[in-house]
Amino acid sequence: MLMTEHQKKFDPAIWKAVSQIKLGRVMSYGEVARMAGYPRHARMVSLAMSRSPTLLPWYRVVRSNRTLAFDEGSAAYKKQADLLEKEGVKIVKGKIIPTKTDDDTSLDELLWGVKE
DNA sequence: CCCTTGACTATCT
DNA sequence: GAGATAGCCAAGG
Repeated sequence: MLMTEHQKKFDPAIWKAVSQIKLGRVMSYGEVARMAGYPRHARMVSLAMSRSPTLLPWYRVVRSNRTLAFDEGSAAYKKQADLLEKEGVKIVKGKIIPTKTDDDTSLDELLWGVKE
């Protein structure tokens, strides 16, 4: 793959971290940065995403508050939301609903406030 | 080298 | 919960 010098420097670790996000789960830019060995480089991750290969599951990377990084209504937002929901990630009012793999709260409880 | 930008984040009103 | 503010740091003009 063709890449510039600066990409050689930081992109591989970031791409690797993103590719390791489990299906149906999401990770924030800051978390990806930390996992890649670059704490406080959330913005660099976003830059890396913008020029990442299309095969990378970039759509599993969201903001720290679990909202998508694009403006709601934008084409990019819709595409990401669609890809995520295709993996079973629920999005309500622009916010990602934590799944059972993220914590111990059941989906029913989150959606309907029902406890078993 | 200085300044602006940005798919970011944490904190305070 | 919505704005404003201040850190953050590489990239590009």
